[in-house]
This record gives sequence, structure tokens and C-alpha cells, in this order.
Amino acid sequence: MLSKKTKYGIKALTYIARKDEKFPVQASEISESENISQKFLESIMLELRKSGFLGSKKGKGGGYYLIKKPSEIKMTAVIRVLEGPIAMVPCVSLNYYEKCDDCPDEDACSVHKLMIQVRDASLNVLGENTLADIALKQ
Amino acid sequence: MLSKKTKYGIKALTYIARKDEKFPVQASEISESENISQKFLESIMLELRKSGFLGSKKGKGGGYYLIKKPSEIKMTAVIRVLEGPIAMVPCVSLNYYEKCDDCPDEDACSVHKLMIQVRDASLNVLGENTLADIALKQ
DNA sequence: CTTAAAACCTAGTAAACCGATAGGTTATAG
DNA sequence: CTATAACCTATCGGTTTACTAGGTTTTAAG
Repeated sequence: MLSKKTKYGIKALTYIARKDEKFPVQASEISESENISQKFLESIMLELRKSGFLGSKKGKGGGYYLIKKPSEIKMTAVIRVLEGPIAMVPCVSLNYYEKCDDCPDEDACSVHKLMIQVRDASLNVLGENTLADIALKQ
Repeated sequence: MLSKKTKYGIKALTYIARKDEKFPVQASEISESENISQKFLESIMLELRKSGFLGSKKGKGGGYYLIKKPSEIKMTAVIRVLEGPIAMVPCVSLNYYEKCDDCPDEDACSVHKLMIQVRDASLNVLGENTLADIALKQ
């Protein structure tokens, strides 16, 4: 299951991408429009800024803005930052690999074999989709 | 992330499928061979029996056995029973659908749009794979 | 008939995680 | 100077996860 954090983060990025304006968008505006707890959203925006997706401006008229073009933001990158690994099992994760302590031989493991396929399928979808793609209305 | 419960459940099913013997397999044997806590595994086996994947025999010489042929057991079915929905968001789940309370219009939701694609990709892999496929060694 | 084995059942529990909330501080535009 | 909005830290109740404990029931074998 996708965490609310990731879901809200993607929604916020989408919101900003759809506005397509020069001046920054406030977290309060997004939280109202998207029905997201403001304080919770603030922490997510902060994370998106620190990880290089957003820039910010403090004070009156401040807010957040995209640093890159929506078409250059892959959903794999967003999800890896907010959610963590895309793989369903650490032992098939490309970016967060961890060996299973119970499993002596990965190549013999049926779960491993299956989850590699699931990972590749998900990775394919999330790698093909950019923020620009999902921000398109309808 | 896949829960240990699901992971252990799939490993147990694989173990039984690979033995390919007439007489039942004990939970204790599986727990030892696969490094799974016995009591925890017992509860999983019970669930797999109650959901129609396994049959059981009590007492000495008892154990668990597959009710259907491995090639007839789709991984979608196993995962839905042990893990729950395959979709990453309830609003795109086929078997566990739930409306998001924050989202007024699913068709306009970027997360929805993306997660439908991820769901279909995963469903495709998990629907194509049976227990027979993943139990194959190598 | 007794004993051991194995499934079956119920309850509890420590730790982690999630989704927030509280209560500020800092920077900036007007 | 004041209002605004990002930034930061801490906390917290609820839920889930991965077990563990401690049995009961059924059955094969001696």
C-alpha cells in the first residue's frame, strides 16, 4: 500500500505542475484544495525540497515551485524519495538491496523469482511516466 | 512491501509443491528447512487451509498437502488471501475497492491514473505466474 | 488403551510505523 | 514594523506486524 505521504506528495507536485505559473504556490493553498492536513503537507513539501524536486521562497508571496520541468521528473524518482523501495522485497530492490536473513540461496527462492518480475513491471510503468504525463487532465 | 506472512506462505506452498509426494508435509519440517518460526508458520498454514489452498491431516503422520495442482494456483489468488489487495491504493483495487475520502474526482486524480497502470502491470505478472512456474528450480 | 505427534485455537505483546498535531523559529515582502 | 509563509523539533495515539505462550483436539502406532 502506498502511504498517504507519497500520495499527498504526488498530488502536491501535480497541483504545482498544473498551475504552470511563474510565482510560487503556497502549501496552504494546496492543502485546502486537495484536502490534506496542512502541517503534514508542510513536512512533505520540505522533504521534496530537500531532495531536489522543489525550490522554495519564504515570506509573503512565498511558496514552492518546481525546479525541473514536469516532463523531466520520473515517477520512479518521486516514489523512491517519498516511499522508499519500489520492490516488494528488499532482496530484489535495485536501490535499497538487502539480503534476506532466512534465505540461503536467492536463485532458488520462489518469492525472489516472482518479485523480480513484479519489480520490473512496476519499474517499467513508473519509469515511463513523468509528472507531465500524470498531470494531464482526464 | 510484502509482509513476512505472505512471503512465508508462498515459500511454504513452494516447498510442498517441490516435494511432489503423496503423503502430507509437516509444518515443522517446512519451518526448519525454510528458517521460519514454527508457531507463526502454523497460523499461516491454517489460513491457507481455510482459504482452500491446502488440505490437512491431524495426528501422527499428518501435515498439509495441496488441494489443487500447482499449475492451477495463480499467484494473484495467493497474494490476495495472504496480503490483501494487489493495488497500491484502494481506489484502484478490483477486489477491495474503496473511495478515497479526500478525492472528489477519481478521473482527475493523477495518483489514481498512475496507480491503475501499476496495478495492471502487477496483475499481469501475478496472473501469469502459477505456483508451478515459481516452484521450478533454477 | 496409551502415548506421541501434529494440527488447531485463543490470547497477548513488544516494537515499529503511520498520520498526524503542537508549538514554535526564521526569513521576506510590503 | 507587521503579516505571511517556509522551516524545524518534538510528541503522540492508533494500528499493524511478527511473533510467542499455552494450551486443546485428533489420529496413528505400539
